[in-house]
Amino acid sequence: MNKYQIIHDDLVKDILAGKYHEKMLPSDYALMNRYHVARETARKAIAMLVDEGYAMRIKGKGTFVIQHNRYSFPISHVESYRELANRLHLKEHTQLVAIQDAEVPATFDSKAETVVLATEITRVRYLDDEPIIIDRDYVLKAVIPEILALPKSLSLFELFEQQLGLTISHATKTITIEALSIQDKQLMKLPEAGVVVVVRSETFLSDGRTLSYTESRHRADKFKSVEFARRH
Amino acid sequence: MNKYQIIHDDLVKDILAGKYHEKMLPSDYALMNRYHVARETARKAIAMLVDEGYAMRIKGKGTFVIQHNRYSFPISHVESYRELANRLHLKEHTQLVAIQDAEVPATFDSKAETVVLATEITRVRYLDDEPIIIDRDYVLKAVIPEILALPKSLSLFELFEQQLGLTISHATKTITIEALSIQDKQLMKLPEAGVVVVVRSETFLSDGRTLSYTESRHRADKFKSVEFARRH
DNA sequence: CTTATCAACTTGTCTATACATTTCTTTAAA
DNA sequence: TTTAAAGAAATGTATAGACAAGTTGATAAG
Repeated sequence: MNKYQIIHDDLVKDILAGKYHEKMLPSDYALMNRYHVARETARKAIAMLVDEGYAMRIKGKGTFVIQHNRYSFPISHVESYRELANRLHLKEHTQLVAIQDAEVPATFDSKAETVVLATEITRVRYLDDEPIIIDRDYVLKAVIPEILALPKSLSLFELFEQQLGLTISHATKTITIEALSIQDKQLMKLPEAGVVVVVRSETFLSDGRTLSYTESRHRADKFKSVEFARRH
Repeated sequence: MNKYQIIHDDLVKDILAGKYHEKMLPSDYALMNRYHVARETARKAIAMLVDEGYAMRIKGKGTFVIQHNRYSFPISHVESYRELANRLHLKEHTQLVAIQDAEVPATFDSKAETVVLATEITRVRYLDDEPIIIDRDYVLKAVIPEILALPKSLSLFELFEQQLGLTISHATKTITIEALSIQDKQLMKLPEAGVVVVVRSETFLSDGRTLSYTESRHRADKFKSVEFARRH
């Protein structure tokens, strides 16, 4: 592993363990001595912390930990449902509703003139035995011609990355509020009319190709998104 | 201005102008020659682009522009309503509903044992003459003892930064869906029952103090959030 | 014609150094 | 006692160079 990555990971571990609660993080020079690295290497590690929202640097003063309430539902990085449930220690299970070939609906900002072929996977996500989320993935056949089996212990992302050697780079997400569809009511066992929170995303590979489109329909009363934002 | 900042701004301008549409951005060495700077300086400029989601670097290949649809409602950085409306060229105006002293409600994750005194500012935001957002700011009296006048041409953020010399560092945001309150119906002229999208945020200064809490209540049918997320 | 190798170009990591700027404390002068 | 200057410590910016590693295309060998 890289030197700055090691330093970064050490610091994150200590931050999460509360070692720097309300205190200053080691200065550039302190890290230089502790790890016997050049200053730029130490700075790179700290720059990552700042980037992730763990820390804040103030010129002339030092580097300080930013206290987070990281218990809620963060959506500001690419993370799958399963990874998320795992991290928050929620009891989760998934019900496969359907898996079939389909075209990507025009709902996904498609400037595409031609139809895009994909494998459509519809799943219902349960948290604490309540149906909370309907996930519908469109995995492009241009990238993954066929999905042989849905893994029990891996998320789709992890499957693609670990088994198929693909590298996921980034995603764009939009959040809107829409009226409940008939299928929403059925799958989430909601009797009355109402709304769902729809998170639509497009996931990209490192080579720029689109890997998949996903539509996540969340029960509105269970939805909470948390994010961290920096000024400028 | 810094060298890497200049290079960065030049590149952003060119990207937005479409000069690198589907093409490779200048390599490290190309920027070195063009601007007569060291490689690390050029890399810093590009690192900023990557950080902002403008570009993607692939080892051995080059740096590539990420195509964005940046027309929607981005919430992934600290930006005020007015700055936003301006950027998207929307016709906007604001109606001041009330400004008074108040305590910060417990809704804002307050682990605070004592009451926190603040100036409460309630405003209704109109886009294209429709009331879309109710903003309620709680500006802490510990930081700003008194708000003398609400500026017509500046946002609250800009006022604090430019007039009072404060530096805003970051914010945390949560998005939830809640039932319409009576005041929601009145101020947004909504006759029926329904839901609003509530964005609650806490804004921090560079010295770590909390500057303000804000509750933004958005008309659900007009709400759209767009964000960019990177994997790992 | 096919294959293997090499060279050129790219990004990634790391070092060592220099000077600027901000903050805070200590010391010395008035 | 108050004020001013000096110094130490921290982050910010910038340079020059080195080597590693991935990608691509040209070239040479078979």
